[in-house]
Parts: sequence; C-alpha cells; structure tokens
Amino acid sequence: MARFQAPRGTRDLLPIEKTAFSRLESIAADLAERYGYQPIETPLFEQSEVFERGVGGVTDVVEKELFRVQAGRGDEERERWALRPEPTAGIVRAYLQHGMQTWPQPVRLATFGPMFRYDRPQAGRFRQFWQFDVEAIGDPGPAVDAEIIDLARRFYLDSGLAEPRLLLNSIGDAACRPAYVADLAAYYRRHEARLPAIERNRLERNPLRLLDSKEPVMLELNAAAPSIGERLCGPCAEHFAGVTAHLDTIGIASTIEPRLVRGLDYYTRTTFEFVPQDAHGQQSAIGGGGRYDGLVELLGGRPTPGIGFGIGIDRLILALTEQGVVAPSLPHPTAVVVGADPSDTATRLVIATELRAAGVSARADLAVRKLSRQLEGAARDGAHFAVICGDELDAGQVQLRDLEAGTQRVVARADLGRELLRAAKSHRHG
RNA sequence: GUGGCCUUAGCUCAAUCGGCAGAGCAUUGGAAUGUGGAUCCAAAGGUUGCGGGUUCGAGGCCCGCAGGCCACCCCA
Repeated sequence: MARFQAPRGTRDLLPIEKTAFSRLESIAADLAERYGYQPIETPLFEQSEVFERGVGGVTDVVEKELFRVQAGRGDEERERWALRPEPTAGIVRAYLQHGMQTWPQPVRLATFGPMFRYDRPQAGRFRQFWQFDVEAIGDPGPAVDAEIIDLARRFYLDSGLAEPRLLLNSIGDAACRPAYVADLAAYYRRHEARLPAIERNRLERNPLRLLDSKEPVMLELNAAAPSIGERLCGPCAEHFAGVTAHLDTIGIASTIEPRLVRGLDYYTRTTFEFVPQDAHGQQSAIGGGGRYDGLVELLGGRPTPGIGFGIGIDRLILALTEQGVVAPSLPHPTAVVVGADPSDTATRLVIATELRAAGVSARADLAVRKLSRQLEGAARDGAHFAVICGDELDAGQVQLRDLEAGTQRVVARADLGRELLRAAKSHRHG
C-alpha cells in the first residue's frame, strides 16, 4: 500500500480513463459550438455567499456538502470561500460581474470541469466529479427549454449512449409553489402519526422531498397527496404546456414525472433529468437541470430568467461502460525509432527529432537494450512502424519496418518523414 | 451523517483448525551481440490497509481507525 493516496472520494484518471474523458470533453465543445453556446470558465472556488444565496442556504448541498476553503492566515481574509458544488451560481455571478445583461439575450454559455461536494462516496458519487454544463440566461420562453433539452439529449447520443429516458416536471414559481407546498405540508401533517421519523424531519425541511420517498408507507400516502400538476398557476401551466409542445414538435419523447423534485433552491418551473434506459442502482441520474428564473435576482441582478443543465461525466462513462460502448484506445505514436547499437541512444534521439520536425508522431527508444527488446517495446506500444538505425546510416539510409504487416524496406533518411506521413495518412483512410 | 459487507505483490486472487506469505498476469533480464506481441528460464516485486489486543505463535480471532463497495441520506 502506497503511503499516500488520493483523497477520499477523488481518483486519478489514468491514461485510458483520461482519454475517455477527453473524448467526451471534445464532443461537448463541438456540440456547444454547433448550438451556438459560447465557452466560459469560472473559478473553481467562489465566495461562499455565492453558493449560499444562489443554491440556497437550507439545501444539503450548502449545509452539509460545501468544501469550505481555508486560506492565508485566516485573520487577514474577510471573505470566505468554497469550492464550487455546481456551476450555475458562479456563471450567473460572472454574468452580473461582466454586464452580460447588455449582450444580446439570451446569453448562451457552456463549460466543462470539476465540481466538489463533501459527500460520502459511493459508486457513481464522488467528492470531485465532472460536469458538462450549459446555460441560457435571459429568455423566458418555453422554446429555449426545449433547445437545452435537445442539446443534452444530443450529447448523450453523440457520446454513444442508447436513447436515454427524459423525466420532465414543472415545480411552479413564486406565484404558485408556496401555496402548493403549504397544502402538501398540511396534507402530510394530517397523517403525521404514520410518518417515519426521517420523513417528519423532511416535512420540516423540504416537504416536496416527501414525494420522492422510498419508504413503503409513503407510497400509499403519496398516491393521495395533492399533485403539483393541478396546482400550477396559469402562466406556469402555460409555460409547461409550451415546453411539452416544443419537445413534441422536435420529436423528443418525455415522461412527465410529478415527483421529480430537485435539490437546489433556485429551480423554478421546468425541471428535468436524464436516466439511462437500463438504469439500476440509486446513482442513476446522468444529468439534469431546469429553469432558474429567480437566481439572477438572488445574486443581486435585475429579475432575469435562465435555464441550464449539467451532465455528470463520471456517471455517463459508467453508463457507457455498462452498455458496452468501447472505450477509446490510447494514443500511440506512428513510429518508434530503434537502433542496432543498444548504447547509441543519441542517434535514435536525432532521427526521432527529425521525424517530429517533419510532423510525424514518433518516439525514440531511449533504453540501453538490445534491438529485439526495442522492437518488442515498439510493438507493444501500438506503433505502426519501427525505424531501425544501423550500419545503413553510413549510406544515409534506415530500415523502415511495418510492424503490422511484418514487412520492411530500406528508405533514405532524407525521405523518411515524407514516407511516414504518407503511410500514416493512407493507413487512417484504409 | 447512519447501517451492512469488504481490504494479502502494480492487477486478479490463493494460503485446510491460528503453524515457513504463494500463483497467474504485468515488469525487468537471459535463451537470441541486427529484427517484435509467441515459447522457455530467471529475477525483482510484501510492514498481509494502519494501530492496538489475545496467543508459544496472527493474513485468519477481538477492539479502534482509514479506505473501497452496497443501502439510506443527497445528487450528477
């Protein structure tokens, strides 16, 4: 056992895993650009208040899971910082700080990076996890909700995932949700004697969460509980109808899930979540989001609507693995430069440098070991070619060996770069 | 934060009732001094997660801690 280990809930992305991550990051960047979402990157930490106000002070994410940062000597810093548990609050902070209200609305932004929550780790749940995140700030209409959902779905499909299930709900707004929550709480209080202890606690903190309970007694109670769908105010109901209509128009199927309650305070109206078709286990949500029409105001701006989603990259990779989507292979050099004289590492280095200058992906075998070992290393590295340096170099030539075909020929050192570029190109196309 | 199961070499796992810590794969070297993923031989690799206890003797039993997994909680 190594003396030092990655902190609990974090992990090292080894080359094969980092390659899979990079592939998804690249797909995300392409997709954002194709949809007209501009890249942005905000700090990994913010003043704690950004999250306390934005995400909500009584949420678990802020109350229990915030990674608070201790910096400097403590006494000289009046500000308190925290690692970001989610990307939206920081992006909205940037929106206000840089006056994006004066940009054409909505402002469409996309980012990709790590988030931090001090949670108890589990499969699919980490203290540092990655999200691909997209936000559209400044458009109140239901069409942009559909656009965002379409973008999210497209990302899953482009990554190779089978069509995921879309769970959709509306949780109302400041006009209708408080009354609904009060009715809901009153309903449960009438049955308080039957509530398990944990549910009584939830009743005080967040009555909406009772709808999502896994307690057997609750299934019966929930069936008779008032439903948000029939309590939406006129504008919210109209908005939700607009979202489903737009989704229908662009051919995206969804499941209305009245119990879909999200854990961050800033959500209003539309909330949604994606789950893999073959989902099992509790950490099954591979992404979710919703509308946050009150968030900009919470952070000190004029009332401004917004909507966004975050996709959990770690969980998406788990889902892809379960579905048998092949992981991308490690990158490998086109050529490895080996030599007949084990100790002559300098010649190998020079030839490899020439090849790189010519644009060829090449590495030299720099170990002092005999030729057969060098060739073995080249083959195991997945290189297509080995460049063998020997006595032929006196005549300005090397052996160019095709490791896949098992053939080789003599090539002039001066032509080597061109030859390899041409061969690598035809190999890719063939 | 709560409960359950687990932790032996880089990886996957053995080790009878408490009695000399092992194998396969991977790594390195040799067989083979200028020709590769095969084969054979060998080497190297360990505070058995950490700390304490019981015992003549602990990888195996007891206690604590850490980490992983599972469920809860929460969420991506």
